[in-house]
Amino acid sequence: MTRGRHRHPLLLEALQAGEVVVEELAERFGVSASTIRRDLQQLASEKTIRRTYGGAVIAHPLPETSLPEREAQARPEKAAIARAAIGLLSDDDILVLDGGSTVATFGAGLIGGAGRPGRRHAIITNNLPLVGVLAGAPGLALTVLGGAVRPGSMSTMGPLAEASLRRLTADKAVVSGDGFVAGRGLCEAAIEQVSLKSLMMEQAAEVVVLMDSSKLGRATQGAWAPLPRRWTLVTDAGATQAQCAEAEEAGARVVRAGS
Amino acid sequence: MTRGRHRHPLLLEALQAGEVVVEELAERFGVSASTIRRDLQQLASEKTIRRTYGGAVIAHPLPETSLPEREAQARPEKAAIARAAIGLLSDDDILVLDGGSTVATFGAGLIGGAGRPGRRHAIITNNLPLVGVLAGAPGLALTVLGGAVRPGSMSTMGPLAEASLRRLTADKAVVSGDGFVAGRGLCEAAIEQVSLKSLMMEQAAEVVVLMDSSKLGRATQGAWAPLPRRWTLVTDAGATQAQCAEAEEAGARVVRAGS
DNA sequence: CTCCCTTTGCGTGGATCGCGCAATATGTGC
DNA sequence: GCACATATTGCGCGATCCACGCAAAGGGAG
Repeated sequence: MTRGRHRHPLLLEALQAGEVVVEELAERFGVSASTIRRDLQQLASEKTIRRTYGGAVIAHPLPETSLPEREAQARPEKAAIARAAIGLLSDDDILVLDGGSTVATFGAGLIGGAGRPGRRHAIITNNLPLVGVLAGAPGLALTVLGGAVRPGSMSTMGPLAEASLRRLTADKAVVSGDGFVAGRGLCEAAIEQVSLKSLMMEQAAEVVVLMDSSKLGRATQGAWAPLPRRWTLVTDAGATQAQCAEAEEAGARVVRAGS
Repeated sequence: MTRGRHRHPLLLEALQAGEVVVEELAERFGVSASTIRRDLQQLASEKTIRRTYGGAVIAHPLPETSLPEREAQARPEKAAIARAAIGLLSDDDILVLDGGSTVATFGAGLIGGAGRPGRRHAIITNNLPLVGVLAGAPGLALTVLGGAVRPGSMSTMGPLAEASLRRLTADKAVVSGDGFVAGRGLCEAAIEQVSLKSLMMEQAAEVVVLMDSSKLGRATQGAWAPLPRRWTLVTDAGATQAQCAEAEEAGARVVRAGS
């Protein structure tokens, strides 16, 4: 049995999933409902959680894990990855850009013909925050993929997005993912994301995957997007030799940013 | 005594301040605790609020600036027009929303089931600033029309947007324009805008035009979008009798906000 | 005016909460 | 090892709150 305050962190972990009821918690931790109630009472007094009738929820539901927050979070690695990926581009490339903050950081680096002036990229993306950044930038023709808005990631997806994308092709697809495993590909939370991401890779002549080293070799989600025979992985200097070897085995040309 | 659902918006207003208890609400509205409980039960089933022991709190604490702030920020005429237009909606309407700041003000007013909770609007729009405002709002299903981004107005248009829209229909189209002249319709700067706007009106069962009185009877641009046989004009109290008569002559039902 | 629907208030049964008390487990000093 | 102080836990009790059913009052349509 978990005793005393040692139970509080576990309690919070259980609360992350959403609302939980007292009885369920009591059974899971092998204690009485009174004890759970006392724990919740204390956490509620600290404004950590909020009691409901028969249960409790997180008081501050990780305030939207907002995109600015995410960008500030792993900024150095992502910025290095973005810079390295921009170096892979050719002039006048037509690019299709995936959702996610890593790709958004990359896209923001394209402003002002970054690196070499005279570039005239065409951008096709479902990355809504990126649209606000790139709109009106000189030398960039911006096309948005329509569809249903997924609030958490601020990207579009669904049949409408795929139907639009089928009418377009690109020189390079720049995508990210929640994880990567050789033989499976990229993993995502939802099948809709995978479907659109796969189509992006199909419609582009080359595929560039931006992924920091913490995600390599990890299967954090259950929906998988297979990778093409040849692709390019841009990751950070923290990638281990084994991680790079796994990617190369899966057909990747590996670029380690900042190394 | 405030009767029926007319109490829900006031209830939400009271909830904005934080947590409130049932007894307090019952006393404030002059009804029994049972009635308050029923109201809260309904709002909770719509995920608008969350019940606590003896009270309730807002479920999604408006991550953006609050609605009154936005309305105060917008020009008074636009805010009044937006409020009046929201009053024209039915529950569960599917809405297609045009670009432009007037329509964006209207759209922002839909947050939190403004007016009457329980609404479950589906929103189809090419209005990119509005997407950032509405994303994740409870009770709203958001679909973006893809296409080329027009930086000046932050809206999408072009063949991709029209092809997407052809697959969708709506109960009401809410559009704006740079000007209006009876017999011609709405005028815009570019033919691409007109093309998409016309399609929006064709795909919707009803057409609502939001336009402040300064634009009525003025031909400021050269591209024209014809209006359907019957439509609704929502304008501000500054509209003259002649302006309203011109609109009615063109088949409009005229709503003057704030009059 | 009548009929029908909605909304409201109240009572009842069930569930939850908070608190006090006693028993047990944990930690500490000698 | 032993005794004592403290913390944690389980249980019972009264009080509060919630959900449901029922009857009455208010509005709208024909």
